[in-house]
Amino acid sequence: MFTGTLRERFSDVNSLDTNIGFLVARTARILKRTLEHELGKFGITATQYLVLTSLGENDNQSLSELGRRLDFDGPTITGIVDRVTREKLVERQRTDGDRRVVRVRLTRKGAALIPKVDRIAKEINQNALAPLHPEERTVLIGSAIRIWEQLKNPEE
Amino acid sequence: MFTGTLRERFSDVNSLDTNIGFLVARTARILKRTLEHELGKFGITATQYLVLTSLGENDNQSLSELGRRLDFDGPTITGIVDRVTREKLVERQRTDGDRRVVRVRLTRKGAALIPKVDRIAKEINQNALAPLHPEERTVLIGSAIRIWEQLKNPEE
DNA sequence: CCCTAATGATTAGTGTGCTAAATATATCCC
DNA sequence: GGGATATATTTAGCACACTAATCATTAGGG
Repeated sequence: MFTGTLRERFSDVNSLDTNIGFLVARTARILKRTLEHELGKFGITATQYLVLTSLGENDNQSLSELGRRLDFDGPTITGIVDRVTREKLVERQRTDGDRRVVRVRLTRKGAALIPKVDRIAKEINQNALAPLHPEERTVLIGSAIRIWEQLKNPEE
Repeated sequence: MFTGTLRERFSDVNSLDTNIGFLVARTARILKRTLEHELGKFGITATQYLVLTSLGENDNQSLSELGRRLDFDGPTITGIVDRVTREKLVERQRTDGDRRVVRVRLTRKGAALIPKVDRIAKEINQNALAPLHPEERTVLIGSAIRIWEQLKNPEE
C-alpha cells in the first residue's frame, strides 16, 4: 500500500503521455518542422535562423560565444557556421588579439535576411502559443528556462 | 507611437530569451543530452528508449503505428528500428494479413532492458521538474500538448 | 622562463529527423 | 475486373547534435 501509493503517484512519469522528456522533444520537433517549412523559401534552416538572430542581436561573436549563447557545443557551431558561411550570410574573421578566436560577422546579405525570417518565426511562435492563456505562456517560458538551468548546473 | 507600442509589446517574442521555439528546443536538447549520458552504459540512445518504451506499453506495433505514436515520419522510424534490431532488442515480422505491414516485437533482451532504462528516465525527469511547483508542472505538460496539437492540426 | 593546464576551433564518426523518390500492396470507384 | 489512389516501408541525401580526438594558442604556477 505504501509502495502502491508511491507508484500510483509517480508511475505516470514515464507513460509517454506525461513523460516531460518526450512531450518537450515532440513539441520542439514540430516547432522546428513548422519553422523550417516556412523558412524553405529563404534557403535556411531553423538552426541557421538561430545563429543569424543571435548575430543580429550581437554581431561579431566568436564561435564559442555563439555556442554558449545557443547552448551548442564546438563541433555543432562549427558546422552551422560552415554552412551559413558557404551561403555568404556571414564571414569568418581571425582576431588580431587572441589568435585562437574566430569571429563571425553578418554580411549585408545575411543582415538583410534577418527581418524577414524574424517575422516568420514570430508568426509561428504566436500561432503556437495562441491556445494558451497569458499566464500559461509565462509559466511555460519560466519552466523551460528553469528546467534548463536545473540540468545545466548539476547540483550535489 | 502606435507601432512603437505594438513593437514594444511583441518585440521580445523573437528575442532568444523569450523565443518559445528556442527555449523549448534548448530544453529538449539538454533533456536528451542528460538522458543519453546516463543511457550510455546500456548502449541505447534517448530515441531508441522512446521506441522501446512505446513497445513496452503496446508490443507488436507496426512501424507506422510507432511513427504515429511518437510523431516520427517513416524514414525516421525505419532507421531507429534498424538500429535496435541490429542490437537484437526487437524483431521485425511481416504480417500475414496486410503484406505491406511490418510489425515490431520486443525480444527477451529488449523487454529486460525496459525497467532499467525507465527508472533512469524517471529519475532524470523528476530531477528536471524539481524546481517547478506542482501547478507549474501541470501547466507545462498541458501547454506542451496543446502547442503540439495546435501545430499538428493546421487551422483555417 | 618553462612546463602544464586550459581554451578555441576543427575533423572524424554515429545517430537522429527531415524531404524526395521508389517499391509493394490495398482500397476505391467506375 | 481494372485503373487511379492511398498506404506501408524503404533508400538516398542533407543538416543537425553529440563524443572523442587533434592542433594551435594562451594562461598559470613553479
